[in-house]
Amino acid sequence: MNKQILHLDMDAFFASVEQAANPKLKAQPVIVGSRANKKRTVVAACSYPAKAKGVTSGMSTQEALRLCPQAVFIPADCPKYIYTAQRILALLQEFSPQTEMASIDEFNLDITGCERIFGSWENMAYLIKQKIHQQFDLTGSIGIAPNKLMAKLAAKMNKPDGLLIWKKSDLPGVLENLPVEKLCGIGPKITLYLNQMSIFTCGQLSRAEEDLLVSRFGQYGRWLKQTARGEGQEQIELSSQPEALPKSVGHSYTLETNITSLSMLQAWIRLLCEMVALRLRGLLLQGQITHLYLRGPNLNWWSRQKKFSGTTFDGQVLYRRCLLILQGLLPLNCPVRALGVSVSGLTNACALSLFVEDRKRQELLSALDRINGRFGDWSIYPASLKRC
DNA sequence: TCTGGGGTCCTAGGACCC
DNA sequence: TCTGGGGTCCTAGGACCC
Repeated sequence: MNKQILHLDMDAFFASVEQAANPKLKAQPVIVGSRANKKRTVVAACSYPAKAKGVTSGMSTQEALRLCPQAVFIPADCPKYIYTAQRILALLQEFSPQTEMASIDEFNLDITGCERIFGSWENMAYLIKQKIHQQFDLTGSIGIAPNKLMAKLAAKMNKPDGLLIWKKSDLPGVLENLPVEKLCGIGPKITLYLNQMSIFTCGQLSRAEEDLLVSRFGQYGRWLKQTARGEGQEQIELSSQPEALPKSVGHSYTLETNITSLSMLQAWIRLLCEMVALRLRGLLLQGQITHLYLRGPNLNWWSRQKKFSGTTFDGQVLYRRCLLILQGLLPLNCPVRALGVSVSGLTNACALSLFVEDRKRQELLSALDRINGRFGDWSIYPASLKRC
């Protein structure tokens, strides 16, 4: 049986959640910033009145407020958005057990055969939209197509509060004149390369020589051609299944002013190491590969990573590893604008160490986490962090 | 003084082993 | 005496997503 996938893409999700929580913000231009400080921050989401003024996600907040000075600025409250997304997921699971949370504001449902229960896919989609509006005071756009990528495209092409249904036979007509950059997975760089090859539309991409695409883009070239023909993944990765281990856990931070002092840089690295380690312990994970990256005033990144012999979830150990890696990035030939620490090569954290010293350290970390968990993060922290 | 922060996946080149 | 080629691991970095 041919698969049919429903993709739900919530409209201006972060901004809409804020408006639902505070009705005074309804119909107002709302800009949700990635953090509280308006300096060196970008727009995480904005309401449709702000979009109408030219504000887009990813734009610097300063630029957004210049375009739309009357906008209400709200710092992002991620736990609130995650909580709402999980409740939406639970609602969708009542419609189809084959449900996947694709990102914080996107969901995929395998609705193959569901038209027999709901009368039609259209009826099912309207019922979902109605329930979401009733329960959350939110809207979303729905796309229905034979695979996830095409369903997502359909949802995106009819925003906000839209519904678009494509059968397999509709796809060639839809894709023929569609600009390649509209496909999820083709960003600005690839678009530029394709345009240089005189490929502008999905129709042209679908007819391009596969060998040529593979020689230019590697395996990704094959994917490009398949996608342009409307082929894509049908398999839903069930959100009710235990989640796979994340591949990496990290934190990065853009400084309010650039720094040149090595000791200040080390203090910031220490803080990030503690934050990463806290997350690792919260997720019951430990990691072997440490990754340190620095960003200069020209927004260029330098990064170094190293695989160490053992895994860790200890901020102090992580910091020592970062200092070793930092040696490879010295001397700094320009100020540092931002920095990041991440850990990969993750495995589940094992039970208490067999070694007494390690065990004492683990007990100390566990006590720190309990105190911070009870009184708020960073109620207690290493003295070296006072410099940040 | 426009440009955050969380990720994933892929590729290329060098080192090393057999 | 000279030295191929395949496989794997490690690392750096690019591109993309929300």
